[in-house]
Amino acid sequence: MLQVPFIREHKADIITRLSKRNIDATEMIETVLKLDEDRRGFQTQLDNILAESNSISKEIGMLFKSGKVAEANDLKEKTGQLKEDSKTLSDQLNETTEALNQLLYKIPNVPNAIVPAGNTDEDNEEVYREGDVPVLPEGALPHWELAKKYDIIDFELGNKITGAGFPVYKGKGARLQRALIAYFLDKNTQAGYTEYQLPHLVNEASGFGTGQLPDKEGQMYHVTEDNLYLIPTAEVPATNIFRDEMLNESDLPIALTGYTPCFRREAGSYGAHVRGLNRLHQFDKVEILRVEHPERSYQALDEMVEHVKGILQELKLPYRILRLCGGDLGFTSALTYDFEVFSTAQDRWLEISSVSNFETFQANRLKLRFKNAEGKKQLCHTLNGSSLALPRVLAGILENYQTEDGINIPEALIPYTGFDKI
RNA sequence: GGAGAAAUGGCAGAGUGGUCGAAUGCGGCAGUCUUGAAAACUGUUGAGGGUCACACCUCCGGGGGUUCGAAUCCCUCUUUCUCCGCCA
Repeated sequence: MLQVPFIREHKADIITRLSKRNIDATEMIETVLKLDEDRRGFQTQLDNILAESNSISKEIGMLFKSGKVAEANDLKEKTGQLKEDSKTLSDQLNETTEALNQLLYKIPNVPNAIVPAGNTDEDNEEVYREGDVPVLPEGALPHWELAKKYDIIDFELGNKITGAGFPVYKGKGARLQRALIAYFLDKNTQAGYTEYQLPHLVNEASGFGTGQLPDKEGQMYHVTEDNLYLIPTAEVPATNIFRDEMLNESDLPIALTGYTPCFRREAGSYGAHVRGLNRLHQFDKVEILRVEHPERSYQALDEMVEHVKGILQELKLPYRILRLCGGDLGFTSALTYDFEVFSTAQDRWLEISSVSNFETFQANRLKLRFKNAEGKKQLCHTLNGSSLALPRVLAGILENYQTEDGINIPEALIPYTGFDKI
């Protein structure tokens, strides 16, 4: 969420930049400022009343001590009205604060100046493209056909055990999954990211900390018995490591990586777009996350983009990088780069990574701060990205590396798979 | 799952109704001493709101209550520890 003082000082600029998301925030911003003013007014009044009753209480204590019981009892009478007033005011204060917060939760992050205007993914700006699209043999198959042909992923079995969107990986398919996870984690730790193993279920406070709650509750599987949620991405447990933390400037930057399965309910879409591995309820992902000094965060974003590029180049997959337009930008992000790998057999691009700078948007909600050189408290910047999401990378490998007599394994992965062909 | 104990500042740990935002120790920071460092000594050191700055308000695991007044009493939730049971 945005910080109120920031809104107060940059009102016009914020409205202009939010318009890139195709929203007119004028009214929301004005209401925020009004509610904040009310809030402070109630707070001041309440403080004054509390100050008065505190001093009366002290006086009563003194009178009792010196044996002046009658005078003390007289004073007690006076507190009745104060109590009533403070009750009324604290109710008003709570209501106003609540209304203010509810509104703040609804305002998305302010896009960075270089975010292109636009409504849909059509308007995203391609900033980079690399890798040759292979010329596939006659009769090249989409990955779900390949999965069946070589018996490495069984979608029907997943249906039987759980339901649609929970594939079962078998034999070399399972091994390839494991190889990819190990390979990604190795690449990340070599680049300085500390490896973490994180919980796959999180509590309400964590869901709230990263913004899945209260609004996007439906995206997560909810274990009602214990009021826990299955994570939709490692971002949730990883970012919540830092909830309510006060770091030292020397702790920054922090870089970590973790592999987790991800669980998404995402109802809605049907057909070719959700076919095979394209969209699942459970999938594997290796995530990278950074906590940065505000002055360094965009440099960090570039480093993360370069890092993901390096992995895709080593896997020799054709990919492109998009700078997301305002309309496609995630709620919490100020600037996002999406990586897409080309699915030759499907003749379409598949998103495999999304790298974002959230600036202080998450940190404000999380209360993630550091003490700067002058000893002042300042919000950190947070960033994260996938490196990488497994199913679509797998789809890309299967489709782009298929030959008439089997699927080749990218050279970089062979030490991890122990075989070079499926 | 059953029985019991506990939750206080960066950490350890006092505090059972008023002058307690909280003793003391450790740690941190600044200074004295020293060629420098260590030791010793002196001072300083929680968070949030509010103010030009003060004042002032809130916070002793979370929530609610009793009282003129709560870290302290009551209810409730959560977490941790010990013992028993179960278990990879």
